[in-house]
Amino acid sequence: MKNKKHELSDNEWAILKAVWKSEPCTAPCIQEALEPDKGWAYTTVKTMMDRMVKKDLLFVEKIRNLHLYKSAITPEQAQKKEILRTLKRAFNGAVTPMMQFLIEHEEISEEEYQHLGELLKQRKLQK
Amino acid sequence: MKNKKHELSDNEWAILKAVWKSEPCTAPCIQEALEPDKGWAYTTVKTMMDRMVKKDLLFVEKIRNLHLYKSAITPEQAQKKEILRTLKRAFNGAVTPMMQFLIEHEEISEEEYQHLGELLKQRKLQK
DNA sequence: TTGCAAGCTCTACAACTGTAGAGTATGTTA
DNA sequence: TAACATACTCTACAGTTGTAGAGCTTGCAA
Repeated sequence: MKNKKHELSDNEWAILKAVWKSEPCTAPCIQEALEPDKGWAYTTVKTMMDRMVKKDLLFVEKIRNLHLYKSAITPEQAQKKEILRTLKRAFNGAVTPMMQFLIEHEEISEEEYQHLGELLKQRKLQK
Repeated sequence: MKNKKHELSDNEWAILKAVWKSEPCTAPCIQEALEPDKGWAYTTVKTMMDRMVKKDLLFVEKIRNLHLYKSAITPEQAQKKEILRTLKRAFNGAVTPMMQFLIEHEEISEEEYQHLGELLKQRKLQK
């Protein structure tokens, strides 16, 4: 099962976030970290993590009788994946309309506008 | 089954897009419209559309022996939903980092930068 | 009135996802 | 060495999604 088009589910995001925070890590450790938020049983977490290994979202390495997990994608890659999906699905792949939607529909503070304006300017200069 | 947290799948997006284009419409009409792109059998489309009715994504109205479908959400609502999901999952709900990611990672032409700059300026003035 | 086309209903099945119990292996400690 | 804690494996089951066949209904044309 290749990394390809598998989209991350909410739960997979949750697990990846926890893994990024403390990799390399074990399933019990992730279970513990997510316990307050999710209340998942150990086997639930383990099952999901093993499935994520099959999907090339995590790596495992067996050390003695321990399974050590690491992420197989970076937060940036995951973010990119997520953004591309939204871009493609909801905006037919067009960046500007998506940005426009964000600008028009989301709450953005004055300083943030400032900041974004700066960013745009910088990028324009780099061209 | 309430409209609530059901996330739209790729196929649901495809159907919604087709419905928006020609609503009110019948299942055969949607099937035909998507045929070149998807190649789905009539029953496939019908099944999906009926499931979407259950999820409050579409409405049906029976006229004689015809089922007329209409969308139950607007493109804007669907876009918003999709954006919020990405925002929440991948950026912990923070708009600016998401915008920043878009600015930094996606190809944006000079004119588009110009346009976005204008938009930001306008919004700032409205504050 | 008979048969066809168009549209609908029912049913099914496999893959994936969420969730986890029961049981097994192993390293540690009394 | 017996008991215990820790971590792992196997199995399962229900719900959702993707996909569609087989067969039924009905209006219309011959």
